[in-house]
Amino acid sequence: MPRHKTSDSAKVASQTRQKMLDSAAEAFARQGYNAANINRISQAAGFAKGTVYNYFPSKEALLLALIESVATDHIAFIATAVKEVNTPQERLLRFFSAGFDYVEVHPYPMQVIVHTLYGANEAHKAHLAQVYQPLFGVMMHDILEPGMADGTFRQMDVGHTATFLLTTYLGVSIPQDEEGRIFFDPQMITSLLLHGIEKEKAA
Amino acid sequence: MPRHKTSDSAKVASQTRQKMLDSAAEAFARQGYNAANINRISQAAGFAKGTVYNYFPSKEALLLALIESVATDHIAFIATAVKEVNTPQERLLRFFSAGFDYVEVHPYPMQVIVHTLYGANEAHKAHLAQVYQPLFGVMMHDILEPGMADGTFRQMDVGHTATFLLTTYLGVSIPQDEEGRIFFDPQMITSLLLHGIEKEKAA
Amino acid sequence: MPRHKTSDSAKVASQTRQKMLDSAAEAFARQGYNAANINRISQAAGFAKGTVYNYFPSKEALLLALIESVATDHIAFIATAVKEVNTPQERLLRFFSAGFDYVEVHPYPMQVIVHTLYGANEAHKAHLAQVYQPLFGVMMHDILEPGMADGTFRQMDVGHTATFLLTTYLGVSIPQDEEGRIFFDPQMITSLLLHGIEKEKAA
Amino acid sequence: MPRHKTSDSAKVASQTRQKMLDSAAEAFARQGYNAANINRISQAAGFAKGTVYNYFPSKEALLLALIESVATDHIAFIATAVKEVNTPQERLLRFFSAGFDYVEVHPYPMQVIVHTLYGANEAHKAHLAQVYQPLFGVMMHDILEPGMADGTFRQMDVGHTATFLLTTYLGVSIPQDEEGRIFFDPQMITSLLLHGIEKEKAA
DNA sequence: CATGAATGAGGATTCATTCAT
DNA sequence: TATGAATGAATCCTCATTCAT
Repeated sequence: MPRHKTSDSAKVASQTRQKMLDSAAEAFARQGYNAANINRISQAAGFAKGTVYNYFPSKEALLLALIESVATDHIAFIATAVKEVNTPQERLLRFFSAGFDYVEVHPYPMQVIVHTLYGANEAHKAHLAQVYQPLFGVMMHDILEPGMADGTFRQMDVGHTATFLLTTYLGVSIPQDEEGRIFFDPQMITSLLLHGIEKEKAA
Repeated sequence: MPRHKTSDSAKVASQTRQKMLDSAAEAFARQGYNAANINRISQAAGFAKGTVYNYFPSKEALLLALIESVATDHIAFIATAVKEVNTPQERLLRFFSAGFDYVEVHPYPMQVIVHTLYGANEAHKAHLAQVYQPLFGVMMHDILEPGMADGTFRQMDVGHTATFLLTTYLGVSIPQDEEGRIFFDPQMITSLLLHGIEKEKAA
Repeated sequence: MPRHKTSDSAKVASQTRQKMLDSAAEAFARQGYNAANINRISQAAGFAKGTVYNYFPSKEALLLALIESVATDHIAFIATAVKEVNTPQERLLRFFSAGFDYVEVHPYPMQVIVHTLYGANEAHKAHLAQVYQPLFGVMMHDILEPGMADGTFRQMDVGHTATFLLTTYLGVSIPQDEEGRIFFDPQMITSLLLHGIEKEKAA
Repeated sequence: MPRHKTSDSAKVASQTRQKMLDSAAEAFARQGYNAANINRISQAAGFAKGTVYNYFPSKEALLLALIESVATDHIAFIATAVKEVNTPQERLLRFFSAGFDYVEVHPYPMQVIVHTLYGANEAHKAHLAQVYQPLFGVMMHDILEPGMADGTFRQMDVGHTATFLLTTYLGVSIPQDEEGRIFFDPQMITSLLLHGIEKEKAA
């Protein structure tokens, strides 16, 4: 069907690119960026070793594209879930429970995010920080600020607190059992973060 | 006097070994384990390329020895500080403030610890978990259990909570400014963890 | 009218082929044969990567075709100019002045010729020698032999002298300023070659 | 003999470096810079493929070091020969005869020089021009200027003429038979350049 | 113990070429 | 005829490791 040629080849190219990203996510997650082999990534995606270079100009560009792709999807998923509920506490719980869900469904991409965030490469970290900026916005403007405005939360430095909570989210997402289930329970984490660990005085 | 000679050379060897560890810490911290160059580590320590192999059988052994050395020092420093005070809350604060102090004084070794903990290499992570086991003991037995026993803390799963708190400690230790100062304040973190972010209800 | 269609498409094909040759000349001149990229040549000519293969079976065939095309044009230009004058000295001057003009008007093709002549590839050099054979004929039969016959030139080995003069022509054509103008003046070169550098003894 | 250790290893290193340069000269001469394989160069020198990198940081650095090494030797050889005689004509003859001798004794290095001079890489050419600058000095200050001062040579632009003569030297050095003998005779070339090709008028 | 020359496996990248559309 | 996705050989370079001195 020649009249479909253009859209077909565009679709094929897009699928190939996605396969490369998926393959890269698994390799970078399992072996780390440096130890992963870009030729094997291409072959694991079902292509010859050079094909990855038809889509990404370098190994580093592949990583950065992966990070960007993951961030977009990840942030949209959490933001959507958060906005389905209205109170700040519910939203915080949603943030963690949707966040944990995302990690469990997409373990490889998220491991890459964590390796990058806590790794040594400053350029990679800078890119990560840039593409994840909107998630800070969700935490600050959709959760913390409304909670402080309606008196649900204490008065806190919004930026620091958001950073702390996102750091905590990623930190607690990492420890997983063999099936990829997260060690922590979002309810427990949310409860800890909402109430602290101190016993309430004379409630 | 051969026995002085012996102890002298032992001392020299020990100093050489320590220089190698220090140099390795900086290199692994700045560039990551894979990207770091073992020949340059040896030269940065003031020795020729091959000398590192007189002290460590392989690059990996050098990393594991570094991790072990750091863990021993790090744990002792925090444990000593924690035991200088008595109430669980004070001890938790001490844990974070001493812990932050340690990170600020030893940024390179701590970056190596974080890279390893959040990195892809399972063998390295297993070794890290093993040598850091005593720090879990401090958190569980010297802080959480006494706090739950005397009614200061809520009843919680000690293992999960300890893991969460240690994870949080490491997570918040990473973001540093250019001078190596930690972004978070131990008081703020401790307060958040003790009281949560929720406003106290009608105390 | 199918026969118009045919001739139209033949013209288009011929234009496409020439565009490829022009693009190849620039690329080979600027980067050398090995470093030049055949896909980029095709794209610089205004076509997609693969199109060059509809006109030339290989990168090497493209180079050889370019050399042949340049030689034909180059030799015709010089031969025509030479034959417009009659004395051997005038013809030698014409050879150099027309030769220099050609180099200035076609800098890329001529750089490819020089790269090939002084390069390492024996097959390319053999092809170059073959297609440039007629230019030796011009120098030998239209300039040197008449000059020796009429007593204008000394008696010399015609083949060696022709080789020397052609070598000199190409050698002095190469040093160019940024605008592509040749460093040497054809009058000066011709004068040097005619009279030598020695002061005439008591004329 | 341990007391010779240092000087021995220095000598070995220097020999290895020279072997690499010799091997590189042959490879670059036979195949050209781009087509030559640096791993094979190392192996042809009698070492494993990586050893070349213990002496030269890159393929390009190897080429530049080779050019520099050749230039130093080449210039010294010609300058010494030139200064053994005194008249400008004898010196010019010496320049060409010694120059041709050098090319015949060192064909590979000289082919590399010619490939570089007439090749496409501007950085390589710039380096070549720099390290060959002293040879211009020999031609200008030891041959042409004395010859013009004592009336042996015509008054000419020294720089242009020196460039022309050096260009001619290199140009005529290239055509060689199978045994590496130069096609031209230095006497003939010198005679041509001294007297030109025109018959002396009424000598 | 210290040295540093030598090794060679491993990996990122380029690019001429093929071919289905 | 034009296209451009796919291929895989080829090559530069890095670096952990060995070992003779």
